[in-house]
Amino acid sequence: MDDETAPRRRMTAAQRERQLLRAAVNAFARSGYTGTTTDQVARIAGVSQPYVLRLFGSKQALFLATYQYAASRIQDTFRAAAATLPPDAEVPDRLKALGCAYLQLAQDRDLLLVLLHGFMTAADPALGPAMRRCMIEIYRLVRTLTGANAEQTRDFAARGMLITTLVALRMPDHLNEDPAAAELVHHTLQP
Amino acid sequence: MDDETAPRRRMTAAQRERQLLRAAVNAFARSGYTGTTTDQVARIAGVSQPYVLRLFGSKQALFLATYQYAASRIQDTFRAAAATLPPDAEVPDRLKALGCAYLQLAQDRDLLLVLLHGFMTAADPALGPAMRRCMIEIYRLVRTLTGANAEQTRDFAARGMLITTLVALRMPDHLNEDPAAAELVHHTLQP
DNA sequence: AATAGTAGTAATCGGCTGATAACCTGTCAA
DNA sequence: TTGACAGGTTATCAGCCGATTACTACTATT
Repeated sequence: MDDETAPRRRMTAAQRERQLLRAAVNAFARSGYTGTTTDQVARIAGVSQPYVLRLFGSKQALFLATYQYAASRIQDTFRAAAATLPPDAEVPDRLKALGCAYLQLAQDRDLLLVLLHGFMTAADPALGPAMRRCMIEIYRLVRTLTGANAEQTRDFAARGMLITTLVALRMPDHLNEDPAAAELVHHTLQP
Repeated sequence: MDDETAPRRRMTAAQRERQLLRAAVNAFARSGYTGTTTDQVARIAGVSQPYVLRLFGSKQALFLATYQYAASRIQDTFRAAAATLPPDAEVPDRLKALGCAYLQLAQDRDLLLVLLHGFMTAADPALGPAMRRCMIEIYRLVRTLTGANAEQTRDFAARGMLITTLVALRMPDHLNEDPAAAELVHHTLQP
């Protein structure tokens, strides 16, 4: 699973960092914070393990950067979806547009899972505040972009967390295991 | 955080297993599967690390047993809540009763977090099927106990996942950090 | 009292993992 | 061409962690 396009060339540090962030999203999404090694991230990007630590300082800092990268991409997606709407669109239509955008994100799987894995580290005092801040930031962004009230936004967030959970469970890939699974997935990953 | 009441006595294997499961719920809830060591679990219960492995076979088997123990306790809670209702209770009232029961579970924090940490391991082929089966089992139980249709049960599950997420984020303990946090928590951890 | 089985520990180990240090190498300005 | 800096690597380590082995100690039956 090599991310590189050109055959192993030198890059600027900034380019390499972005490439490593993409690699880290993939790795952390699969195995979480403690379950992922810096060497796994390095191999995906095609660099040596010590270089990853040199660029980011520590595994914790790498995870934090990865998490914030993922959060930014999700926020960008919401903003882009809101931008396609006419200025006089109603709240329900706005919520629906953002919901569809989130469902498309769910097909990548990695971005959402990095976020959720981040949430699971909130017991760590060094990570918790950043995780909470991010969740709240997204909540506020949705409210701002849609004009929804607290209840509507809460329901939107709830649906979002269920989608994320089903993605984490790989439920869409195992619909045949149980009819109830197909039912739940069908009613959740739809308009 | 010692679980033992009597001053270090011998127990039957069955007693010790139950005690270790409670200890494991606490440990895994905090740090997840890969982030928790078998030694941490052993220390909480006041036994040696090799003994934990002898009783459960492997760390993976311990986690699986812990996960299923937590899932059973959650199912028991739902069943108990449904049992308090009059036989002719309406679907919305039934859903509300189960929702309140889940909110009370959320005060323990550990049971819900073990479940969520379990979901995050679903990428592992050895664990994924069990995790999916459990989620579906709870979904089906809620539907059976309440008589709700697919949409209602989906909304119940969605709300449940948001509650679980906020608990994972330790959001109720940090309401002062942001007014939006207080707003979201208030609207989510209420009737 | 002997014996047998069950509860539990001490000692140890191989492999992994994050981190550090020291060194190499491509590129570009003067 | 010669620096000199930025982009990398190799080598290495200390500590941890799951697992195994071999041993000890309590308890109950006969």
